[in-house]
Amino acid sequence: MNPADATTRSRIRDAAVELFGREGYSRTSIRTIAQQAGVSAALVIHHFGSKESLRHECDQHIVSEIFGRNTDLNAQPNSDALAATMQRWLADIDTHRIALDYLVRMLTDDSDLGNQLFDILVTRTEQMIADEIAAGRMNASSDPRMTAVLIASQSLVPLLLERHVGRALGEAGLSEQVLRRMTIPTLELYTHGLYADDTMLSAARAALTPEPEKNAPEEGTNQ
Amino acid sequence: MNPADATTRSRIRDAAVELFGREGYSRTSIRTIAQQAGVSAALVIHHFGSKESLRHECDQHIVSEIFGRNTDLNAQPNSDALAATMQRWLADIDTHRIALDYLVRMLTDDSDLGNQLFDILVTRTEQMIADEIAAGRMNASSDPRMTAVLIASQSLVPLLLERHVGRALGEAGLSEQVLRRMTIPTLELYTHGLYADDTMLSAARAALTPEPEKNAPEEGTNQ
DNA sequence: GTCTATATAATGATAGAC
DNA sequence: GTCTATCATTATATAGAC
Repeated sequence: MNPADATTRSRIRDAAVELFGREGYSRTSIRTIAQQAGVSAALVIHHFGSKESLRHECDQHIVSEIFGRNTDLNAQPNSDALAATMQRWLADIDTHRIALDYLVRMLTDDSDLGNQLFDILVTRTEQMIADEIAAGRMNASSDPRMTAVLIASQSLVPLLLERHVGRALGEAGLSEQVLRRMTIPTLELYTHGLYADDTMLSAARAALTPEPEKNAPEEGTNQ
Repeated sequence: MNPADATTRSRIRDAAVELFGREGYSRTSIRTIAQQAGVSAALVIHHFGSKESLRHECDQHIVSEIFGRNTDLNAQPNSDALAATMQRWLADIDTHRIALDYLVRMLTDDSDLGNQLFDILVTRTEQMIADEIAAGRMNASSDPRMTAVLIASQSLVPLLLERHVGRALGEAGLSEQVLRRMTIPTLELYTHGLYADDTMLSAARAALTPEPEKNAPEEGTNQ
């Protein structure tokens, strides 16, 4: 696993992961990757065929770091792995910055595997919330799917806006310190909400209900 | 304002805004911009000097669409304009998709004006929350700055993850319908929170407090 | 202001020696 | 497996005619 004794092929791939993640795919040239890996540009092509194939192998490498060798995301049995890995990576962000940067690119640039990762995250979040609701630890929602999408999306915010979040707090990026400082306010929001009463929610419900009919209030709703 | 009778210069800029926003800066060539504007590549350079200058002018154009002619963001008197414009653009997303896509690129690709926009959004959010707390309509937070960063960031999520959010709900992007469907679950979260009780929050507070001294509980805290 | 033609540099990819 | 040398393409940018 040490960069020095890795195979040349994996050294090239690691260099690509780092540069694609940090600079983006189109801004990274094969020559730069070769230089970072300490080889010639021709050898990069020799091993991977094309820049696009190299990219796909980088995608799969990151996915396999999340899910282990079982790379077929459609037949993924334990979608827990994604959330668990992300939590583990964030907990030691300096060590895993490269993988996290690459993950952001997968979600940002249009990538098949990135799409599948997001879908898995949403599905897993939806299951988790349903379990927690059943156990009485979370509040029910009027639209569980959408709530899962929102929670999953919001969990990615620190990553996607890393640079801005850090800067807005006077730091240069998403340090461990910033993440720690984020914990309590996040839980405060998720525990007591932002609004002090139901005014906004009730108003929105009234505005979005086509006919204010005299039905009984909906069941299973976050009231 | 009609694309047909606009000046050539502004037609080129509009073409660049659209392509930079949709494809990204580095994936867009001057030739493509010229083609879209119906001119030669040389004319693009003639008008703007370089691709990078063109980009900067696109940035400023979007900023001026938000704030009006007062383009100096540091001396911006009414930072309300940003939140208001974003709300207006989102309300009629099909009309403003191009500007919104470009805005996402400004926040995603490293851009000075994008940084300033995010900082303004956070500052404005912080003021707004403080006002609402004073009026008794929002809950106080133990870390107002961080809470503002979180709320501001989360308001950008639908834009940043547009493609994923749409797909996870069975649509192709961020339609008006998806945005409408998002309203109630978002307000539910912001009104009642996700967690049914204080277990997680209390646990986190206990874990992050260095010394569990017998002080009085902190003041001004979301309890 | 607008074009064609071109300079110059960088890129992805190939050929072939070792 | 690895390199050097090179090709073919594309990129940004310039020169100069109209």
